Amino acid sequence: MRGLHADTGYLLYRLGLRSGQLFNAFLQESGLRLRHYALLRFLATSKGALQRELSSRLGYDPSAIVGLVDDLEKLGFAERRPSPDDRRSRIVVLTADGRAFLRDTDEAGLRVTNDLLQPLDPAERETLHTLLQRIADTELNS
Amino acid sequence: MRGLHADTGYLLYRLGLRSGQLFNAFLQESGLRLRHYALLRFLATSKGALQRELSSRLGYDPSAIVGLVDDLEKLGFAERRPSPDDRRSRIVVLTADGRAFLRDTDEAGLRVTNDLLQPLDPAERETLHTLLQRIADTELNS
DNA sequence: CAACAACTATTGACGTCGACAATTATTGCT
DNA sequence: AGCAATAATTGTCGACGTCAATAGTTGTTG
Repeated sequence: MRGLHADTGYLLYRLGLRSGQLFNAFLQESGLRLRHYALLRFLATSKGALQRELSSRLGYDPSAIVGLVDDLEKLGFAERRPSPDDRRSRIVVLTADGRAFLRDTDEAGLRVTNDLLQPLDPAERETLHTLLQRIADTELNS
Repeated sequence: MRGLHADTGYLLYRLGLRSGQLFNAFLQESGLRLRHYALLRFLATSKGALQRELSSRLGYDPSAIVGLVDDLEKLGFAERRPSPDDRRSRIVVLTADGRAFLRDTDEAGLRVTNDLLQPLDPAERETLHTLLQRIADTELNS
């Protein structure tokens, strides 16, 4: 009978949980959660996105996006702007404060990942990242 | 500004979620969830375990173990037996039905992981597994 | 051009999950 | 004998994922 850790899929599941825990611990003092942080990071690369784009790219349900953007607006890290083309849509953009927050926490975020990958040397980390990226590219079609 | 997928920790988080989703989808028809399956798989390698062992090895809270074992008992896949040494403890063992269930679903479980790792060739899968295993060994101290 | 299908954001409901405190029964310590 | 520590259990709370339903808007097409 195969053991649990013989299964790469299960390992991914377990380490994914652990990674999320570490991220949330680091974000705790800022009052955000991993989901907010992911959304901010995505906005930082996109110059504004429709909520439905955020939903499909981040993999969260549209109804979840609503609350996340609400929270970020309250903190002044993001804004909803009306779309000129389509009055149904709102365009979510990063504010200057949001960008500053990302800049200030960037280093701490890197430390979380470094912590997790501690047992691997730099070349191995690169390899791991490349392999995961390949899976993510086809699996999350991003 | 770094993109989302520039961060290995975040990639792990996302792919871990995806892996869990795939596992749960495969388990749906059996009425179990990933947590039950993990517990069963662990029992299959252990010849009986105290619930507190299950808790520490699987990383679930002791209070979560209670419900999981309840469910598995209802399905006849596991049993609680009194511990001869310590009347506080119960020893959880796999039943014949539980073992049969694992045997019947083993192939489907492998297919889930194969599905996820599709973009990687066999050598790459082996590399990925080894790297993840190294992280898991130090991070989940198992 | 009027009716209808499709889409965007939003709200609400429901079950699951993870983390924690509290309780009961039992054991170990001293 | 008394008290701290432990195993299992129950209950609670917030976060989370999924799904259904709605309002407002756009696109289509008969």
